[in-house]
Amino acid sequence: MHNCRFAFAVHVMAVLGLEKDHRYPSTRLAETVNTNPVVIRRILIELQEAGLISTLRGPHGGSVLNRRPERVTLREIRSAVEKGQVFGSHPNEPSRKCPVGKNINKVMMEVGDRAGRALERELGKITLADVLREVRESENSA
Amino acid sequence: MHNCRFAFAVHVMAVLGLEKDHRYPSTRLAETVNTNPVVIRRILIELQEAGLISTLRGPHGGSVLNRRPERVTLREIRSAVEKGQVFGSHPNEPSRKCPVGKNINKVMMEVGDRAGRALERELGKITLADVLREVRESENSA
DNA sequence: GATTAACGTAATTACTTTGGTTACATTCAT
DNA sequence: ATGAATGTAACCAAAGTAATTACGTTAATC
Repeated sequence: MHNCRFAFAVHVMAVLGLEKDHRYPSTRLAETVNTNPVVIRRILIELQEAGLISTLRGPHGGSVLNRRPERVTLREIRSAVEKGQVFGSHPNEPSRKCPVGKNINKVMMEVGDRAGRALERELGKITLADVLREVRESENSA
Repeated sequence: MHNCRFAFAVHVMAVLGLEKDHRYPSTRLAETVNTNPVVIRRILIELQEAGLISTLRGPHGGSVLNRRPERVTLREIRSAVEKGQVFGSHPNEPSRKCPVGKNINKVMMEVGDRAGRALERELGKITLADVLREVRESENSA
C-alpha cells in the first residue's frame, strides 16, 4: 500500500512501551524497525508534537513515552503521523455543467468525514497496551 | 491523497443513476468527471466485474446500472475499485531479534482488518440513492 | 573545556503509484 | 460496409515515499 508511517509509529511506540522510563535512541529503534535512523527521527518528531513522547538530545538521550501504554490509543498514534483524508478526491475540478459534477466534491467530502470518523472510532478502542499484549501473546505461541 | 478511483467511481455511478435505463458512453462520463475516457473505462471494467453495471460495445453502447440506486451501497463501490489494506505495512521485514519486531506485522494485520471492517460497516450504510439525494439538495441550495 | 553521543534537518536518490494520453484492435447496431 | 463505441497495450509526467548522506546543534561526562 501507499505509506507505512502508521505501522512504523506503532512499532516505535510499542518498543518504547516495553521498558517504561527507558530512553531509546533513534538508532536502536531503527534497528528493530529495520530502516534508517532518519526515517525514525522524522516519525519521532511527529509523535513529540502530538505529546505522546519526549526526546532528549546528547549522550544518554533518546525517546521515552509520556504516558502509560493503557492511556495511549492507536487513534492518537495515527492522527499524529497520518494527516489528510481517508479517500482521495477529484484532482481536476469536475464539470459544473453536470448536476453531479457540480456537487460531487462536497458530497464526497461528507462521505470521507463519516468514513474517517468511523475509522477513528475503531482505532480509539485499541490501546498501546492492547498491542503490547498481543505482541506478547504472539511471542508465546511462536 | 493517494488515489481518487473511489471518488471517480461514485461520480460515475451517480451519473448513471440520474437516468435509469439510459446508456452513457465513456466519453460522456469522462466529460462530467473531467478526465480521459480511458481512465473512466478502467473504472467501468471494475464496476462491471463487481456486477454493479452492464456495458455494451458498438453504436448506442455504453454503461447502465444493474440495480436501482437504493440497492447499491458505497461499500460495494469502494470494494469494486479499491483492493488492498487500509494501512500500509512494513516494506522491510522488521528485526526478528526484537520481541516487537518479530510479531508486529501479524498484530498490525489484525488492526488493519478491524479498521477496514469499521470502514466497510460505515460505507455499507450509505446508498447511491443517498448520494443522489445529497447531490440534488446541494443543487437546490446552490 | 574537549569529547562524544545523540538529535534536527536539508538535500538527494531510487522507486512506485497514478492519472493522463495516444494508438489500435474489436465489437456490434444500423 | 460504416461508424460508434469498448477493451487494452504502451508510454509519459507528476507526485509521493523510504532510504541515504551529510552536517550543524545540543548536552552529558570526563
